[in-house]
Order: sequence, then C-alpha cells, then structure tokens
Amino acid sequence: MGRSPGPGDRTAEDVDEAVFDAVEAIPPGRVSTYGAIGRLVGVGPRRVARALSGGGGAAVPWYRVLRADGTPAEAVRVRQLELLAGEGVPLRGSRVDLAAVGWPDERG
DNA sequence: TAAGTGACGGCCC
DNA sequence: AGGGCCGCCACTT
Repeated sequence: MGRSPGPGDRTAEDVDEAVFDAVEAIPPGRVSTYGAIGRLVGVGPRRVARALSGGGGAAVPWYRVLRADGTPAEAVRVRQLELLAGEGVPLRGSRVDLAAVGWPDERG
C-alpha cells in the first residue's frame, strides 16, 4: 500500500482499452497521431503503436492514426492511405495535412 | 540479466 | 524538404 500512483497502475489491457477508446473518438474524415493519442491516454507514442499493432477490433479506426509528420507507418502504409482516401481525407503527396484534418484541433 | 526490436518523436545538419 | 541520430518504452529472445 501507499505506493505512489503511476502509469504502471493500469494493466496492459486497461492501457490498450484506453488507446482504443481514444482512437474510436476520432471523427470520420479526421486523423490523429500516435503522440497525440498517447498524450490523451497518458502513455508514450510507442505504447500507442504497440496497442494498435495488437488489433483492437473492427470498431477501432486504426488507420486514422498517423506519425507526427503526417506520414503513415511503413508496415501498413498502403492499406492506410487506401482507407483514408476512402473517407475523403485530403492528401498532400503521400502525407496527410495534420493542420487541416488533425484531431484534436490543437490550434488556438 | 543483457541485447535486440518496433504501426514513434524531436532535434540537428 | 530530406535524412540521420538519439532517446523512450514495453516486449521478446
């Protein structure tokens, strides 16, 4: 008892669940980043990637999560760009314009 | 126990 | 704009 609260308090499953929940909150046609989701959930970006790599279910729009620079993860790049295009997400070359469709909108 | 790996991010050149 | 380097963190070997 008496141990200070920390990230380790949540089980791995709880963290995964929190990540999935945050990703499901991304509106259609908008996108987010591993770092942004991580900040919402309270974990690092690599932990977010780890959670998404495990699947999470068909209800989780994993393809709406990109790298900080708007580029998709290499491992799923083709499929991701395909799905994003299907939602009408505007692409600048091979990267998404986070300033335009990024979520949450962090501009003041 | 140590070393390697990966759906990352930020800084520097 | 593009590419390299290092730091992070949890998991695997």
